[in-house]
Amino acid sequence: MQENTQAPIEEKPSTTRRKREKAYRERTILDAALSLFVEKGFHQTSASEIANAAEVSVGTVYFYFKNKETLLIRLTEEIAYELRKLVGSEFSQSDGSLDGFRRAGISFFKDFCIPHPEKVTLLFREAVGHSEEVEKARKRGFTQLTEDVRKAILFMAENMNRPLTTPESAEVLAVSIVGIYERVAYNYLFWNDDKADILKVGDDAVTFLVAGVERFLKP
Amino acid sequence: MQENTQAPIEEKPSTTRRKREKAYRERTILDAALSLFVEKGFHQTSASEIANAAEVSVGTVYFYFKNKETLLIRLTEEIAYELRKLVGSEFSQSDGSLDGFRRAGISFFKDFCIPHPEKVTLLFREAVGHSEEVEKARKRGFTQLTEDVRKAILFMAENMNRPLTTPESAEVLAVSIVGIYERVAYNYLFWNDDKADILKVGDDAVTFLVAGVERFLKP
Amino acid sequence: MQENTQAPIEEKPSTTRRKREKAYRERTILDAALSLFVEKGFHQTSASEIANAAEVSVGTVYFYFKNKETLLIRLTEEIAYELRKLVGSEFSQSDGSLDGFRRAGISFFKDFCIPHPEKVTLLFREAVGHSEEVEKARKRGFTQLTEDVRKAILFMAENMNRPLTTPESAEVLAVSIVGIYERVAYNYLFWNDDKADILKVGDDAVTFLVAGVERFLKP
Amino acid sequence: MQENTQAPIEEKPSTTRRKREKAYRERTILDAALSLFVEKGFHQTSASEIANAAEVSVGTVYFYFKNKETLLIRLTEEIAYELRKLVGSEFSQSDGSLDGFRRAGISFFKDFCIPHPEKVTLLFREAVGHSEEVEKARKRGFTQLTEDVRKAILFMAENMNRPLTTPESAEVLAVSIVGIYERVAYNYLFWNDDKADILKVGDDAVTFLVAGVERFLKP
DNA sequence: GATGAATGAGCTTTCATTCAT
DNA sequence: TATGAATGAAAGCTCATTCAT
Repeated sequence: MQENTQAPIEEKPSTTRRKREKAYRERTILDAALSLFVEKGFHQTSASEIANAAEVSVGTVYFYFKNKETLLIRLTEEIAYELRKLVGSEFSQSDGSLDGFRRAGISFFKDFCIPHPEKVTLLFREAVGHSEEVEKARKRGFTQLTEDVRKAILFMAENMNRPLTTPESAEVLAVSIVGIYERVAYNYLFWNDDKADILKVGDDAVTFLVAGVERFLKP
Repeated sequence: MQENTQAPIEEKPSTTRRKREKAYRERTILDAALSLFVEKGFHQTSASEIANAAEVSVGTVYFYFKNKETLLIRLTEEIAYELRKLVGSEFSQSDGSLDGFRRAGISFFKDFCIPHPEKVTLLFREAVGHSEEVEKARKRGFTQLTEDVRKAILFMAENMNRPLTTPESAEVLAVSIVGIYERVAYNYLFWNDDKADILKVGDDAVTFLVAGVERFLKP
Repeated sequence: MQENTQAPIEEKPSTTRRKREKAYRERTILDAALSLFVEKGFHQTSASEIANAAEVSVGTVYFYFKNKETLLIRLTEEIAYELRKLVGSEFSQSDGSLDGFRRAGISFFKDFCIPHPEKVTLLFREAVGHSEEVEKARKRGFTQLTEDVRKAILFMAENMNRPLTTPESAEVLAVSIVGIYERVAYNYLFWNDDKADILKVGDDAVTFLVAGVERFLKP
Repeated sequence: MQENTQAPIEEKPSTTRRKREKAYRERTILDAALSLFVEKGFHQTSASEIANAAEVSVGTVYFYFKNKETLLIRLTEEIAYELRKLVGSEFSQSDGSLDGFRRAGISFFKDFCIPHPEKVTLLFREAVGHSEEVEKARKRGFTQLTEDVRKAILFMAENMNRPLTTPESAEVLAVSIVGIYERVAYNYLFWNDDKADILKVGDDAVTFLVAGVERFLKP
């Protein structure tokens, strides 16, 4: 009688294992795809290359992902999400001052660009302009990130008791800030070998943008 | 008597006409390619579609351009050059004040983005991440543009007698500024239908960046 | 009990069947290619014609063979090998006399040219002068064949106790003999419809070359 | 009155010049084609490459020759003719002895292969198996050459008063001899770098074939 | 779930040939 | 005669995707 009342929500252990394995396969394939897309470019990477790199068959790749585009979309979404989480957590730890703002910026370079250059490459280069669907995912990611930044500006303004001169400008500032991060990363990560100074450079960029933001705060 | 001794170097008229026609064909093909690349994407555009749009045969496309990639490179170079020329001429007309700086920025939105959205699309979206060669052309274009901006900052600083606190920072500022322009254009041109306010938005972006630059000038 | 410990290395039956089928497909494609190359010429045969003739898709042709050239190389190698095997086995059955030499020659016409004219065509006509790689394969085949003949000459000389007057001449003799076979076959197989007398003609050719060889044997 | 009675058969000087120039152009184009066909292969050589090498326009090439194939045919015919002339003249200078036979063979190597390897390449490699028409030209050339050799054998036999045991065999002998020359040249000219010894080798080949022929002469 | 052989549409590119000038 | 821009058919080849096993 009570046998099956115990854990009606719990899955059978084998199901759990299956899910775990499934997730693991998916991960392996995504990782292989990320590496290859970044290394050779999306169009130059064939499905069977991904399969090889992931040590599965082509069929398996298509069992887990509808098509190649889906892989790119998934990666784009994942990475955009990761970036938001990082920046967001930095903000949430901040005290709502301009200084918290600084820290979030620095963190982008230190904790995202430096350890995960391949993710930067995918988001800022490989996912650009490939198809409607990919662009949609990219837009979503950037829009949300921008929105986060916008809210952070407003929160900070309120917290400092220095309201924005024109509150509707918060969005442009956010967009600009994202633009700065994007291009600075691109320039100093891909186009300059001198990767050492990205932190120094990032610091200047942050100083620059903080000053820009301040310009929009009432005294 | 001496009339016809004047210009012995001149080509035969027919040669001149040929050259003109050749240049015209090239232009037609480039324009067709630009339209299609922007509308459907580089990879989704086939050589024969370009030929059709330009009202020539496929063979002719390949007679004028080594391959499809070359078309993209040529377009990238042309547009990057145009952009530099525009921004440069704006600067050169300026008085070396922060205000001149403003005007150049505004001009980017008013005289480039609004009248030539397709060029913006190509430079900021379609030319991204397609191949080594295309990327090289894009890098060259951006690097030169950044360099122009950097010099403009230094010139302005000197002219205003307010040297940069850290002169080597001029480059990061330039990179950041280019990043702002890029993303603001992208956001409000492609991702927002509300194209009306790009000027208002551009104005805010310029205000933002000018304040950022000022932060680096000695008082 | 121990019955199934015996053959743990054996493959699954399905794997065996797959391999068999794969080999069969390859064969079908090679055969189709041979027919077409001989009938229309290598350059006049398109990949899709081969596919049609083999009743597979173009993709399948390229799944089995890297490119069209590879097909020609494979055929060249196969046929050259077959020819060597035939001539070789004839020699090995011989008693090391001039007569054994005769028999090998006759066999070339009777057991190779007559039943497989298409193979002769490929080796002597279609595989000539198409590309570096094909030429390499052809050279390899001819060189080995020539080498076989050279050794046969030396073996026979030793066996008959009539050493060569100039042992280093064995190579030229071998080359000459191969040349005779080649051109006689070509002439009377392709250029003369009168295929009936190729055996009579072959007989004369063999008589001719045996006399030539004898000239180089010490009395 | 008498003006035009003078030289009714003679052409106008300008016409003569024209013909000379025309022949010269043709020559230039043929030479360019020969070089390229031999160097890169017939199919790998484009009409415009030939035009470039000949320093004329593509149109001019097509003005002088119906198509690319015609060039190959013309070259094949020319070279085959040249070869016949050389061998023929050697025979005609001979005294109708086996020794004259020897000299003709040696001459092939010394006066044809060594100074004109590119002609050997064209005749024995590039003109093989390209199209019905080219093959016809090649067949014609070889048939005539073979016929020359056949006649030479018969002439010699008669002259030496040692008739052929089987007169109809003269043809096979001729074919065989041509085969020897062909393959020996091919082997030692294209497949062996050691070009120095082609004369030594040629000498052996001639000894070989002379012995072969002798076998068919009544004592 | 996993495999990998098979498909075939579709792409880029070449090049022999023509023809207006 | 000579030119070379223009043509467009045709070829080789790739690769995302499917599906029988």
